[in-house]
Amino acid sequence: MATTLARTLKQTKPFASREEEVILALQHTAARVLEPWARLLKTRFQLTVSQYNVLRILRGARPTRLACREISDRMVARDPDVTRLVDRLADRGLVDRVRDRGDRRVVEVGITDAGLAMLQKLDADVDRFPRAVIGHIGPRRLGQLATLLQDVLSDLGTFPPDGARGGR
Amino acid sequence: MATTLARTLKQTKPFASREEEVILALQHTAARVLEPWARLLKTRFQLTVSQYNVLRILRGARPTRLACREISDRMVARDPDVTRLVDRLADRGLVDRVRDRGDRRVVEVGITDAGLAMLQKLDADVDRFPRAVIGHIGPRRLGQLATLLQDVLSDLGTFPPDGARGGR
DNA sequence: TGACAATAGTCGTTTAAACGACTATTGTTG
DNA sequence: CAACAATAGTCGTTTAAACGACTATTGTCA
Repeated sequence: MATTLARTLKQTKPFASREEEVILALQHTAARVLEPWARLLKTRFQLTVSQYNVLRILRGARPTRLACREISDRMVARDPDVTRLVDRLADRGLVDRVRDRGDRRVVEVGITDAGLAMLQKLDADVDRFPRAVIGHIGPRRLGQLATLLQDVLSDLGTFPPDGARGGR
Repeated sequence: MATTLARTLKQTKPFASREEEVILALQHTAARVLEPWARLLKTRFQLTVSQYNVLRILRGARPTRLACREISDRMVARDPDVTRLVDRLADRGLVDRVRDRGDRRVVEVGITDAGLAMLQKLDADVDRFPRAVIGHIGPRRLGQLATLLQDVLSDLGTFPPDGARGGR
């Protein structure tokens, strides 16, 4: 029944709806899972999760450079100010920027060798971390979870509802 | 299949492991789901999600007051500085604080009538929001998701693995 | 009892996130 | 081509989060 998480949170009342319970659980789980990962990135390389994700995105796009807008589109948590985020990475020499010749409005961002080297040092952890944290539940439920999350993500509703439906 | 989210993220390479895929999906889904909710809280009441959650916690505990530490324990995302968080709520008259007589170290925090009134104005949205955003997937998968998230949460691994306990 | 450790919370300071106004460049159209 | 809209990114400013050192109180035990 719905009371399991409720008890974890020491709430007296159960949830108003199953949907609310799931959203709470989603927040809770994501936060708890991300916590040790954020700590690792911070202690080892003074990186925030967003900064790390941007580096991953840029490595994944190589050798193509990406415009700030393109980076923003691929981020997990949209950042309204990619400029500053990239600024900090550029100050540390992890990425570099070049004005596009064709369209001089856009700035193409690419990961540097220093950035690649830093990511490489993290790759071993990136490999071990997920298994250590959520490996317990086993491959079967892992697969189910992947599918379900995908379902939710691909058909997110809007709020407040504006008549339009489905993912964009 | 593992490539679906990969395509969403426009990554060229698939994930190193199923676990990594799930963690990414978890982040992604939680962020996307929380986005509109955070916006609503901000625009309507200048509240952050953490602040709202604390108010919910305090309402749920009524008529018992909670120590800062107890609040921290029940929060979804642990905040290392509950004092400041409560400060801002107290400045706006949404909560109040009282030194415990028995143990004069602790400060008991309670929600005020103004805080309750604000929560009440949000209750209708709290009720509609979850359904609007993730209602599409239907009760069956909703139940599965609740169970799976609960499983993950109740058996989270540690990272880096701490040789002191359990594993080694 | 007195020294010391543990606990609860506060506060100064650094850092990053959020919001909006702003510049520069390109696209569109009468 | 001039005027205007749309797009890409930058930057100033407000706000909150993160980290650590610090005070005050209570618990422990030789």
